Amino acid sequence: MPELPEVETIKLGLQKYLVGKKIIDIEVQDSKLFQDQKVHLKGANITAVRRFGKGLVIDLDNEYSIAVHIKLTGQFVYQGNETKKSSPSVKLVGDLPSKFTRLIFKLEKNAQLFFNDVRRFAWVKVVRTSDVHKLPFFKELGPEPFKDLTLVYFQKILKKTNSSVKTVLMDQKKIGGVGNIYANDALNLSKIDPRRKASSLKDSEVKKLFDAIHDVLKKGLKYGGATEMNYVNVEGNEGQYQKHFLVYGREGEKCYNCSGTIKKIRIAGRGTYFCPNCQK
DNA sequence: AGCTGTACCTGCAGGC
DNA sequence: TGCCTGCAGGTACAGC
Repeated sequence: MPELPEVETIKLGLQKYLVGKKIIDIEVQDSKLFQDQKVHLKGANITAVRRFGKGLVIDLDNEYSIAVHIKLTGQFVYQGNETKKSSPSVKLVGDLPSKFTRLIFKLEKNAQLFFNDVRRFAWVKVVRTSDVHKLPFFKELGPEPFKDLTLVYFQKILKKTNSSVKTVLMDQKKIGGVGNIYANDALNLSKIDPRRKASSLKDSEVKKLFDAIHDVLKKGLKYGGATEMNYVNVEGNEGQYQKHFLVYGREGEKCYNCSGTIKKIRIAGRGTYFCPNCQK
């Protein structure tokens, strides 16, 4: 769902439309999500948008930042003069604000940024920019692919972990940014059984998996993320990686690698798709 | 400390 | 038709 490629796609969209704009006001539709932190936002200019793992940070010019985790169903949708009138995905977004709109950022030049979240798992926190990395989620976030995740470190954490290899991939404290979809696909691409104990992987398998993680994330980025549930980009449009899933959501279908039949099981309470024929 | 299971929410698909 | 149940998966946290 929203994993590194999806959140990165959102980040790029927010950078494109928000940086340099002033926040005029915030309309709060859901006080559970956002209460009294408006005071630091009104009149502030947006200077940067950053991503750490699956978390987003919108920096302001007053030493404050807005930290956001969209969890499963959060959406940022921008509407302004630059965006075409066109059709944001009607099914997933609809007319805005919708009953799922939790916050509306009123920006200069009549632009608006809607934050929608069907399931209300997301969080939005206003903190001093210098304190962003004191928030537990960011503080404990492990190294992420394409940044500081090295093969040596990857090998080290796999070796010392007792749980399954898939669980390690999805543990944000160990590796930042990988979730269920890309974990499933990376394991298929590297032909490793997701149930394997992490510490049982041979060096050659660790290397294959390391490369596979980068390959599937890169592909996810290329297609603008995967729209499985509610994910849309800042223009309100769907990603396309769901059309290229290797195993995720493909129970009963053929493995592209060996033509075996993809099976679905549960690991640590999560849907897990793999090919028992070639993933050993 | 590290791991597992469950809660948090809500819409939706499937069964009857 | 419509109710009921289970499922979707990213944290956060309780408990072992």
